[in-house]
Amino acid sequence: MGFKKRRVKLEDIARRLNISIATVSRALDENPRVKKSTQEKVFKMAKVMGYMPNQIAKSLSSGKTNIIGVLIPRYDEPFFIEVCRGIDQYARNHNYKILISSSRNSYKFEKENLISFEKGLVDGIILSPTHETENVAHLNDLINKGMPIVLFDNIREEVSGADHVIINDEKASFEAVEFLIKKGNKKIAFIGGIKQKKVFQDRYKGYISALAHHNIPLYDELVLHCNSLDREFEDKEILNFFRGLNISPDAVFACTDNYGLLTMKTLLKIGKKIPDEVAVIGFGDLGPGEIFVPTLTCVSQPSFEMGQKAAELLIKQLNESEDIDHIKTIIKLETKLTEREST
Amino acid sequence: MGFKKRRVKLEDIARRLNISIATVSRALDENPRVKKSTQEKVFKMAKVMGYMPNQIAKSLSSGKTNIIGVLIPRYDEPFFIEVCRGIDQYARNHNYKILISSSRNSYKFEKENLISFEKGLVDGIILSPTHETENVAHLNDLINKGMPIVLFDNIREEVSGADHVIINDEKASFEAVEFLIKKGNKKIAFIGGIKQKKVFQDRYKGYISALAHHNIPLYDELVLHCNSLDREFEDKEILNFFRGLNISPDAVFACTDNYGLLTMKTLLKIGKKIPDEVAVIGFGDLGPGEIFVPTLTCVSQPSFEMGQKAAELLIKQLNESEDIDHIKTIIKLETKLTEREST
DNA sequence: CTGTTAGCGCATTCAT
DNA sequence: ATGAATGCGCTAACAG
Repeated sequence: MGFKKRRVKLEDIARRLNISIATVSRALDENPRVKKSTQEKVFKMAKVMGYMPNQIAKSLSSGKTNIIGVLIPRYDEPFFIEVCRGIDQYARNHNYKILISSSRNSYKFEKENLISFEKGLVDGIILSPTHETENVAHLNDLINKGMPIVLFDNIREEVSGADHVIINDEKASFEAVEFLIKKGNKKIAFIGGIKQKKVFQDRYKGYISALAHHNIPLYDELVLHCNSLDREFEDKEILNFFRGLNISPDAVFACTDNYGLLTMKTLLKIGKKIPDEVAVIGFGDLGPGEIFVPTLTCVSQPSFEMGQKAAELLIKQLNESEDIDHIKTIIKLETKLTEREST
Repeated sequence: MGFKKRRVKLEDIARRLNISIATVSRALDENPRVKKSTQEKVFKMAKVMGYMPNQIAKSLSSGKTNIIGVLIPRYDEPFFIEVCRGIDQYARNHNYKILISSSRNSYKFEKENLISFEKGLVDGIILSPTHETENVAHLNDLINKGMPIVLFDNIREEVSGADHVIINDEKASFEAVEFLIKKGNKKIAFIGGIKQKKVFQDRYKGYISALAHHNIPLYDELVLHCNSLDREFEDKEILNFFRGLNISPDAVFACTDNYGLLTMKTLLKIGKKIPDEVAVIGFGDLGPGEIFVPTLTCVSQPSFEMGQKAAELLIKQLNESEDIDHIKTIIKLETKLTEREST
């Protein structure tokens, strides 16, 4: 499509060679049932005539598009881009393309996008639910209609019938905070994201339990749940938070790399030395943390691998027999703490 | 597709209502030629039965997919992601979806991806050529076959028949360097990217001519063309560059934000004060520069807008009559210098 | 080994 | 206002 001029099709080749369309189709498919010499003739003619198969017609006929739909909450979050890269790599190696859409942090758009996927453009879907996504009826609907789905990252409610790729956010946070505690810190601040988001809830739990486990007091004042969905405001939110504190933290556990960086920036601005006066840990490990001065210690999340695994699970589903019920798989990937200069 | 279970189709609705497929089709299209009451019956039944149109069948029949193919050199470059966001926004508002692929900085993959687009999945293509793309025969081929194409960013050779969205790299660089000169700097270093890339060539030209125009000597030693395509190595390349210098620069013009940040990091590491001892300017203005301490002065490139404009031009082409020759459009967007703490 | 035929699901032209 | 028939380009079942 998108071709204003008439395209060469199987029929044209068939007519020129005085053979049937079916034979041409088979020949191009390298079907062993067609004579070698015919196959060669066909290939040569196809090349001469500049034949290019019509993917749409193929899809309609075969019932599959070889496209994976990917739905992420936003583009401007390196984590999601990394996951997409992982998906893309695996998909490409298995003859699939990916169609990425953004739900722009909105449940409404998430549903809209899924409907658009449901129209048959994609063979399956990889999805990271938005923070607004409270129930999963829309996903169950799709699954019941036979659409293979893999979820990753922010799964508030398990969806039976969909595979999941996740990390143990609570454990990762626990370890990060424990690391700070073992370094001798006692007034540890927490910078989280929107409360509705499962991953942030879990990271908060990990923080709480690490403190409790080590008998370190929890100061409500030292806890911030950023509400901004916008880069611009996060900045101010964090600055105001630190400016308003009565207790001076000796360490900060931030729930994303970006929060970690903004924290460092703010601390430097108000004259703190990192890590001497305040240690900082981020979450993600997505590049920028390595450039900052000082470099940011953080929980390394295997983003790229999450994508690969998600794609692997989805493609496995796509190859499953139609009438066997899918057995749900949950892959939990390991995180690790990457120590750099900020601690 | 991707639906293992049987889907409801027009025929099913038709049968249930004892009317023809054509009428159902027209009704759902809100064609005024069908009786209001019939239309309502059809809509109701479609809803009850959970009808979802098959996009593939529609595309085959209509000859258009309403998908725009986007081909960028790499995903992990915020600039390209910003452009994609811009494309996506405009496209979405005009009922198009986008299919993003990466050529991974390779001419070979660029061609492969274009072939995959040519198979009819997309109505048109927005492309940023790789640094390896020396000639544009493959693009001319596609255009001759009737595929609408819009190029952006790195256009080494003009392609007649394709629209272009660019900035004036040379002018932007000239102004940035001139800015440094007017601040009194005389030993200005240049950190560029791979020499084969047109945008870097142009930014180098701007640098050269600003120096010449103001009678500032050009020290070859102060010029670095980074060869790394990999984030990991850029770091070392820049560190080694500054460590090896005999002349101590009082300013640095970096061709990307990332180079600018790495430059600042390196300078801080070797004990320089920014901007007092060395001023630094980056190019792009894509976020991280605002977080770093000090924040990075840079040439602001309208990335998002580039995407919007590219999509606008493409969709305009898609709506052009088939037999009128396309008149090539070149949109040159304005850049501006955003002054921050590093200068 | 090759040809004929019948779909895939929808849009559309031509009748009525 | 509605229906019947044809085509979009390709695949696959069946026949020979």
